[in-house]
Amino acid sequence: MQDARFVRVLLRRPDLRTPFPRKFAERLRGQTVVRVARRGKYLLVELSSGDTLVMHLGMSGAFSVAAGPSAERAEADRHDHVVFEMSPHAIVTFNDPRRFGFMDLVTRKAMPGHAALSKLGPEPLSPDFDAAALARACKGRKTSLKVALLDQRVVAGIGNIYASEALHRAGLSPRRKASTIATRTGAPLAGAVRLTAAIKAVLIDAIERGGSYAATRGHRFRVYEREGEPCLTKKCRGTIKRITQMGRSTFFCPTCQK
DNA sequence: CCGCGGGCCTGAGAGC
DNA sequence: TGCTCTCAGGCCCGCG
Repeated sequence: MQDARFVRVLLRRPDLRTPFPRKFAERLRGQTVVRVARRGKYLLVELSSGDTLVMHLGMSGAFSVAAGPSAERAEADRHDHVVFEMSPHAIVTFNDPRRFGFMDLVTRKAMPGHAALSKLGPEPLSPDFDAAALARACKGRKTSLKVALLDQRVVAGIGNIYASEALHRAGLSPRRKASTIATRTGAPLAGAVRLTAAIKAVLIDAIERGGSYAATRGHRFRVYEREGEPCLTKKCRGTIKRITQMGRSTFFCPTCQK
């Protein structure tokens, strides 16, 4: 991807969740890719111009890459909203049926103050994210542990599946108040230590299995989408339950998650 | 500041 | 077959 050049950018509609910025295609054309990075759920492509292409897949967004010139490309799907024609020959297509994804071009100057990016919590797999950091972020929070994990300011990048998965792995109930894993002084309790380790383990596991949601579809999660099925924790005879928290499904085992 | 509800979109599947 | 309903991996906005 490094040194790849944007030859042509095709927008097949004016917006995703938000409108594309003015002159989006023009500003990309001719730029080369300096670096590809990620922050939380945001994809960042640094360009030779100094701008950063900031992208989010939302719920249903996906990229596909095809080698070869565009002329050889098959008929576009109705949800293929953006096509990047790269040099050397590669066609990168963004498909997103629900259009909850978005793309933006941010200048070097505007990057530090970016509304969404600047509020993100620590990267879960970085050393910055430890039990003390999690405890601090949960301190004083009246909301549930599950909802706290979905808050990208607490820790960046956890979604609805892995919030449930991590809590099961840590043996913590999603219904617990987030503040109960931190002491009043902010020192981490055993729960924070276990949850931090569980989050890291769940993510590493997912990445090793192929990373994406699509790639994990075939494998059985520990609790996600397993309502009514037996708990997989050793020696636990519990049954997975599904509840709704803040309008979103949570799966957990009431027997081994306290 | 926090917590919560609604809205944004389309598609898949269940039930009638 | 077709309608209606619910649910889906995320985030933003406005309210209290």
